[in-house]
Amino acid sequence: MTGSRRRAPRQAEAERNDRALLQAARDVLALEGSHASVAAIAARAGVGIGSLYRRYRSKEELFQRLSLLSLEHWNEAAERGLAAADPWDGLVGFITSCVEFGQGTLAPIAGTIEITEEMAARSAQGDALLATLVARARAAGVLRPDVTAVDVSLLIEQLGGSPVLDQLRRQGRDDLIDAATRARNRLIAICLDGLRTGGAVRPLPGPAPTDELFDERWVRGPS
Amino acid sequence: MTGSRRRAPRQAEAERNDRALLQAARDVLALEGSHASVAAIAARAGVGIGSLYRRYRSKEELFQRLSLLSLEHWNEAAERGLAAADPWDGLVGFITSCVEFGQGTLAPIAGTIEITEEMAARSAQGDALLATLVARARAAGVLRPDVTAVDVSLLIEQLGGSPVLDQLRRQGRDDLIDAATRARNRLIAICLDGLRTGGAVRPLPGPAPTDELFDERWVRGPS
DNA sequence: CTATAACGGAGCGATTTGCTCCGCAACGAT
DNA sequence: ATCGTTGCGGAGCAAATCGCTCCGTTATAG
Repeated sequence: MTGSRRRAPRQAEAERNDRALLQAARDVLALEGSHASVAAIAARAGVGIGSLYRRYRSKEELFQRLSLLSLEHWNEAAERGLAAADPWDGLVGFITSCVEFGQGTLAPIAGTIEITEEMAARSAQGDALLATLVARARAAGVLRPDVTAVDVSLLIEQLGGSPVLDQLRRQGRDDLIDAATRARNRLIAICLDGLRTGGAVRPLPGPAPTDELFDERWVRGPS
Repeated sequence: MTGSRRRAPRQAEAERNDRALLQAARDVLALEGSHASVAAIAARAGVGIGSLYRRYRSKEELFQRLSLLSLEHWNEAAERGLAAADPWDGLVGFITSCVEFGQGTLAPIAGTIEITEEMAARSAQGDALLATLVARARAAGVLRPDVTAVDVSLLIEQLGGSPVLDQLRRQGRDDLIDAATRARNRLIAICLDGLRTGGAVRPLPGPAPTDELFDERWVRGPS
């Protein structure tokens, strides 16, 4: 009591669990949408419900944390993009980083959680960073002049989710996830080519997606 | 009894209700995702639950009908595209028609309903039509040669949903829906430019989206 | 070994779900 | 008007699911 406190016996495990919980929450949100349950999140993290509620006082607090981390990732990606020597590479790096991080998976909980002051601050910061990034690319003449920061923001949100990937995961078709990921990267490349001036088209990455993927869409193909 | 049957007294109302139910189901699915309830669908259609269950034996049957209609729309759009004189215009018309019809809103129920034989047949038919459409555009030299039918199919699915629009509707910000719709049309235009050969970039449609929209994303901007 | 921080998950009350059932209303024929 | 028919709406049911609390158990630093 006077000075020497004990160390937490299982502190390392607690930190690992926290990271697992955050990732599991992202996964389950992408998988089940807005009605992702705390039970599902805890189960996917390989953690008891009790552990979740020791770390976060409520489901909302967990989602707030998730949102904040997402905003911070946005800002870090934007700063990396600004640090890049080439304006176009910087913009592309930012967009792909945000899309791959899965900003879009948070869309279903958008209106359901209260916005903290810290989140609002980070959000404003991110808006400013993106504006700078876009302005720099446009000034360099590599971004088509009629594309605005808002366009880019909406593009990221649109590409952030992946209905095909989500459905494959839901169905447990883990064997096709790599192929679907590569296929989505091609879509991103198409959009990026659409953003360039003069249409300096780069070849799409990787091999064309196979019909295998074709047959696993929301309506399965013929028998 | 022998020959003259009565006419159904309220048959016209029944047909109107059926159309309302189908549209309401699409809306609610976009709005609430996979856990859209029959009660919500009936309420949005301005119809009692009983009427829904007289028309469809179960929730699944309603969703099956919805999927079938969506497949039929796909096929009709593809046929219109093939009927167009210009291969590029035909492809663009098909893609925009499918995206605007909101094929993507059915993604959440993808794995949850059983696929009927009729659905599978229509799906196969749609696959063939799309392949023809893509082949024609590529042969005409207007579609970049590394883009496949699968790419186009995935692109439609990716653009089919609209996280921004859905959230605005959820929050009742009807005043911003027009602006958001126009903004999404710009995204579609960007993707289409990315699909063209040689990058014959067309100016983006309409005025650039305002910051108003910017502030209403999943995390609201600063106060 | 002991003390203690973190663990897992059974179980609670509240809510929501898909669906049935039945009294009522609106129409065409008489 | 009257009657027969058909579709209407929504109260209500059993079952499932939800967020969350509580407490006996387990693992580790000292």
